[in-house]
Amino acid sequence: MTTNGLQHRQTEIPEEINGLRMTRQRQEVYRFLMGERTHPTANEVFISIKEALPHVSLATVYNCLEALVQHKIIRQVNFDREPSRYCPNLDEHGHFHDETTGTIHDIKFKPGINLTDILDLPPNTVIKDIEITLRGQLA
Amino acid sequence: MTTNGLQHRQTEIPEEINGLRMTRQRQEVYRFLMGERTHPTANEVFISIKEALPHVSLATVYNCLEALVQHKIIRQVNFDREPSRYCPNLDEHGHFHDETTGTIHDIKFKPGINLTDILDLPPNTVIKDIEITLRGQLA
DNA sequence: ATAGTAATAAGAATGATTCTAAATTGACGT
DNA sequence: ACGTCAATTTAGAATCATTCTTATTACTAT
Repeated sequence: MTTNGLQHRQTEIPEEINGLRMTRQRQEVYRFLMGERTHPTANEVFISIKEALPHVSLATVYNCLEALVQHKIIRQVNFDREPSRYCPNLDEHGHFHDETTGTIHDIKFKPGINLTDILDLPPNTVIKDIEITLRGQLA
Repeated sequence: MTTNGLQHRQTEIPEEINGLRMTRQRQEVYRFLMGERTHPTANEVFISIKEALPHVSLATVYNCLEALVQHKIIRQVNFDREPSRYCPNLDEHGHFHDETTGTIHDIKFKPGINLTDILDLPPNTVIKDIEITLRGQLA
């Protein structure tokens, strides 16, 4: 007895975000990332959304993640050359990689801090993206 | 007419740095990085030192780079998931990746700035390493 | 010199990601 | 509803930086 053609699941996701059409696959990828704050890898996303979409392929997960990143709906986070991780937090922030547990924590900047203020940039530099990653341990 | 068993080339490199025995291969890798400020990849190092060591293998270049990084003689720099690059500048600094030319510039911090001062870190955090990477264009 | 350890070489293996080609889906005008 | 065209998805192959394996070579200390 659905009242419309859309199946309504846990979270409603609009048909379009930032100009990107939210297909069923993109919705599942995005929904999972919104609920998971652990910065999952593409493979972890894949395994998880297979519950809802048993026929989804890993290539599609990569496609979806790339589309979501390109449209600034999520962020891609890289630690050294480990598999990329994905993050739905769009606020400007860094990432702390706790070596003992392997967990990743979002790191906010203290209020009033502007990253470009403290960097000695060459003149006429247009910054498109900043990434700050920290590695260490939570003693 | 060598006065000792060591061949003396362009730059003298000590037999040991930070507890790492500087083999011929490690010397060549290190010497090249010291002269090149372009943040070369392992493959670029490989191609270049082949002039001095025609029989060197790529695996050895990787081994040398890893040893040098581990002993804090050079730094490894990663941009997204591109091939790792290597940097002999040990001062705390970030990297700016100019998208138009593909070049990488070291970015110093303005004097008196302490990175951990501006980050809202969880209590009892021991930071082992910080990496700051910027992407954009030199207009 | 000899033994033991570390480093190197060559090539195979790994693994995250991207590519390719075919099939499916969706949007839109009729 | 129907057809058309573009976008998306799928499955599997391909890519490519890096790591691993094994044999050989080079050092170090006895």
